[in-house]
Amino acid sequence: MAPRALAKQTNAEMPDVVSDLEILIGYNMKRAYVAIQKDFRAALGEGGLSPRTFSALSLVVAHPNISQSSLARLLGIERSGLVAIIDELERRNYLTRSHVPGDRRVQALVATHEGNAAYQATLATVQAHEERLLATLSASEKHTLMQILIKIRLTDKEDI
Amino acid sequence: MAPRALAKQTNAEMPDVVSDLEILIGYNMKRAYVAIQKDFRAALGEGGLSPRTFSALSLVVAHPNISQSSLARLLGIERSGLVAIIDELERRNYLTRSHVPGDRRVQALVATHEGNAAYQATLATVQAHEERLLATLSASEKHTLMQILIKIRLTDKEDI
DNA sequence: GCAAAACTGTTTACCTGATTAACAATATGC
DNA sequence: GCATATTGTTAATCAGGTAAACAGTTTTGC
Repeated sequence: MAPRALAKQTNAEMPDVVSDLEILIGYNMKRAYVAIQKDFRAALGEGGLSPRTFSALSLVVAHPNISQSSLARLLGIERSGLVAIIDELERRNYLTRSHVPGDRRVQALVATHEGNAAYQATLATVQAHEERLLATLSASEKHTLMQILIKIRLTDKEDI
Repeated sequence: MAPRALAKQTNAEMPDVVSDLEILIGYNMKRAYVAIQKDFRAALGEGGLSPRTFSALSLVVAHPNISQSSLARLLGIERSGLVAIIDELERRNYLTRSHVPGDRRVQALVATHEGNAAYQATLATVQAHEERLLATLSASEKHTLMQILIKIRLTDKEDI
């Protein structure tokens, strides 16, 4: 009776073994992702870009004149969800929506000079944040991790 | 002139090199996490538990009589955010909030018989989903991935 | 040629998951 | 005893995302 009560107490207060969650990839992936995102935001500070806005800007810089449809597809989100992101980047004067001659539906996205500069600076900050956060990982661990993450992502048939 | 236009076209339409995002752990972690979560939900179906509700149930099963405060701490969320999750589990008759003699503030959470059974069944489904989704990974890759994820999570000093 | 189908960007309404701030009830430290 | 802390809860708010509908504009099928 006493040992049983003690065992319960130990379980509730000192969870050395937490639960089956410990061996589930999904749960641990979420926790790791939340930790990374938190550090990302801390690194970029108050007026900094959010992860998703940074990602969108990165793709616009890499693919000048990309359409919102293509960009949404690359990011894996809906067209409708991208509108607010592009609105913000336009409000910051980081990019422009410009009409393309051949097709009056699409609006080609082009990073401004200011947007390019802000992107390069932000990228440096993001890379520093990752290097700091992942300092305990060896180069080969980082490489393996990246390969695995991409493999997992591509198991989703609807992805790209 | 012509090659330049072609290059732009190629960038916008056939992104073999997507952008710097490709080499950022954070971005790839998010994409992988989204893919896993999507498959998790698909595996559990319409009336199934959400990932976070499943996690909470798992911890209650593993730690009978745990308080909501302790549970929230283990999950890494706020006490206030846990209320709705416990409400749902109570509504499903998967657990009970019971008063503990010594302290009239806390409510000890205990999984019901039905909750335990549902948990075991769900856990089996979740494990099958992970095995299927991660079939392309070797056992050692899975092990390495898990170790790395936990390492990353624990870089957050406020964690646990 | 021209009607039907498809595509683009957008708005609107909604959902999930989470946070912060406040609160009443209760316990604890000294 | 009183100040302080803790527990569970509500309410307001936010971030990020989806789905459905829409007008304007190509593209396709014939």
